[in-house]
Amino acid sequence: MRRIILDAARAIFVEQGYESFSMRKLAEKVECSPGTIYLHFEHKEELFECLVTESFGRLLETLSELDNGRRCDDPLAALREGMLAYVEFGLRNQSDYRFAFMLAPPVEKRPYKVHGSFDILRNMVRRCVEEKRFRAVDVEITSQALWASIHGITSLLIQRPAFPWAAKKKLIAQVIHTATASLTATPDLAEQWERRHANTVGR
Amino acid sequence: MRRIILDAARAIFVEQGYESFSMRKLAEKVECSPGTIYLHFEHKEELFECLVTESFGRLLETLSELDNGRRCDDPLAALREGMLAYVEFGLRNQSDYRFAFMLAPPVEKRPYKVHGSFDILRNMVRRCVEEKRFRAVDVEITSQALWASIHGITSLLIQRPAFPWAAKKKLIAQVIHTATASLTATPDLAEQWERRHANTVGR
Amino acid sequence: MRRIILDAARAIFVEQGYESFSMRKLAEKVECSPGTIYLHFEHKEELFECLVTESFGRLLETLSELDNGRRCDDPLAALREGMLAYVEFGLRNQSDYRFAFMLAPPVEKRPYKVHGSFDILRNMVRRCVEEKRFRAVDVEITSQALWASIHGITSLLIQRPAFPWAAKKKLIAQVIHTATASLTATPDLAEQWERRHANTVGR
Amino acid sequence: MRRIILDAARAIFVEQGYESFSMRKLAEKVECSPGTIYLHFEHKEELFECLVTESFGRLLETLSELDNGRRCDDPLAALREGMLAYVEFGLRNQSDYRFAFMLAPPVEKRPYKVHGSFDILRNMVRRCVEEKRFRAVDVEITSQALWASIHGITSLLIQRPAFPWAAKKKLIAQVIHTATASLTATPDLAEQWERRHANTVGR
DNA sequence: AATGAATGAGAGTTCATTCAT
DNA sequence: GATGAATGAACTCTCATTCAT
Repeated sequence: MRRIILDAARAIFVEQGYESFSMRKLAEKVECSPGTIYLHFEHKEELFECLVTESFGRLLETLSELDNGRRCDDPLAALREGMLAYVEFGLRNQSDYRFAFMLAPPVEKRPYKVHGSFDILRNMVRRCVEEKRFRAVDVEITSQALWASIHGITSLLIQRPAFPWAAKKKLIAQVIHTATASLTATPDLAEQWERRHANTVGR
Repeated sequence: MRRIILDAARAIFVEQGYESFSMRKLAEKVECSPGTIYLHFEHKEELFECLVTESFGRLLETLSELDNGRRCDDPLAALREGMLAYVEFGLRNQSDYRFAFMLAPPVEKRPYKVHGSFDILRNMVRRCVEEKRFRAVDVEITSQALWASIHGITSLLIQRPAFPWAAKKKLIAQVIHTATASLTATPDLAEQWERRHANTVGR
Repeated sequence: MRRIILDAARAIFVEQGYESFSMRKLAEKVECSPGTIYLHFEHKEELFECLVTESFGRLLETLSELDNGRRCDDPLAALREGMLAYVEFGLRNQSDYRFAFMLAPPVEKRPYKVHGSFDILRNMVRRCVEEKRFRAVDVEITSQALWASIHGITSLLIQRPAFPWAAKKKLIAQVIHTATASLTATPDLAEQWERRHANTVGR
Repeated sequence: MRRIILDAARAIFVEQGYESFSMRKLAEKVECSPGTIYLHFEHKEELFECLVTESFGRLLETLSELDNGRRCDDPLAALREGMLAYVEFGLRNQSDYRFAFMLAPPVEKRPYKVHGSFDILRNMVRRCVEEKRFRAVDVEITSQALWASIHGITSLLIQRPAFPWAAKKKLIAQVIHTATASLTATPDLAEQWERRHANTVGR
């Protein structure tokens, strides 16, 4: 019911862009009358919000699974994996990512629940600091800066598929690496740490 | 003529948002009949393209001034200043930036001339490598990665004004710094360089 | 069942106005499905007709109580009280009155049973003539004229609540008085009558 | 342009009732596209208001012509003629009268310019008092009461054409007469006045 | 170079009503 | 006796666009 409509809606948004989405087209795609949609969603907006929430939810789920699975590892490695997962999620679920972060809601009504996903990122950063893998950086600013980096590469890759991108994997890896590299404790320490845990880290 | 129309269009976008732009409203703002606009632009789309091109042009101008002027001859400083200029341009001319990089072209019709601005960025990166301020990194990948970072922070700040951002200046600075810091030649060298040019750098 | 629906319908009319009534809203108010209503009423129209009939019924009841009760045996006083009751009924039950007399039936389908109420009015007038409280006026015309007066004040007060009406009670009283005053037998007689019955009239 | 639309609109309102009027039907009747109407009227409401204003205007015109033409006559005769003119206007221009006084505006937004016409009525009443044709009655209340009477008969005749009305002319005359008769100065005086002016009064 | 009137399609939304369950 | 899901037509209104003048 709702499911079918939501999926069709998402498809239209993806295929035709936010602009040219219309309840009418949706109804046509679902093969029902326009009125029917209004049995399940009050407005266009509610429908849209549903999709956004859903997309945030999926990202959050992906990230928190990762977060839970990895509790004991090197926090820096965990962070980097988290960032990678974020980018990969975005590229694999472009419609979700678009909904969550790239579709300009006419006016940003409420501060969307970016927070969930962002909280995970911040926790990862905090652990890096607490466990001395990072210098004593400002956790909040650092988290936001890291978010910016991975959002940047994700959104550009999604939005400019025709741009002559370098090898995407390398590119993503480099973004993640450089964004975090300079935050680490003195190289010696970092390397020591790495050496020390070399056998533990599963990667 | 065209000028007036374009400016009015841009103003509408800024004031009322992209969504609620319409040729009718544009005509009203210009104080002419809707038909008149069609004497100067074939479609709505042509008008849009004009705006986008213009936006790219402005950004390009800003950046190349910076590049040509070589206001500082440390290439790394130049790069960082360029990145900062990019972000600031985006924040100051949000409608331009939206047009250039954030509005999803339903199908990316022609690979917009992102290239101009990007070329300058790449030049700056290349200089950093040539003049040994950077390690021997891959210029292309590095440039793209840097672009990702600054696009990330720019677009997020534009699109999520309600998010509880940390001090914006610091945040931007941190993004730029961390994105470039780990690319520098061995710290010793970098510091030497800096010390050596300490009196030259005008800033 | 029907009762509940009818009451809810009436309530909606009173609260939201005739225009914005809809079967859907009715169903919502009754807390049943729209379909349910159709078990009790064939169409919207049937429902309306029910309401109208009911309204007439209530008015009729009010008036005939007054007529039968003959609470005062001066027929003129009875008439005036009847007229007052009519106006007051209209003002108290505006939705009923609207239904009964003010909603333009697109085509006046059946000559609504205005007759009931009007008959009572005519009876009252006839008694006034028979008992010499009125001159030998034409009963039919007079009744209709009186009806016009009280309908006039009732409907205006309902429909133009924003008009700067004088003290409503006085106004109504004046309408009723002047409409009947000039019909009375020679003033002397009238006054005599009044004097004679002064102690009888309970009011 | 506007004229054509307004006329068509009025026709629809009259033929099909207020309820079932729609911009679509209007466009169809005018043989133009729905959009065209919006070139001339902003909303449905504006159109409606135009019609109402127009109707008030016509009534006012009719009444004030009468008022101007008669300045020197017996003020009571003038008043009665004015009232008659009012009723006749209503019956002859039923659509105007409906618009002006009987169509329930969804919510009575502003106190419609009933005032114009009402002012004339009040002036007539005042003159009756000033020139001793009426007893020293309250001008405001009296005017309102008289308005009620003539509105009553007018609206009933319009809205209940199927009712078995008595001879309409007589009925109207009786309403007007009885509504004013009891307000006159002592019969003797009134008769004297009439006798005195017998030759002047053109009726 | 410019306009004003027009258009036809389409927007979001609500309606009275039906009918299998 | 009642429901919930559905429908198709209708609603008001806005749009990009055209074209005779």
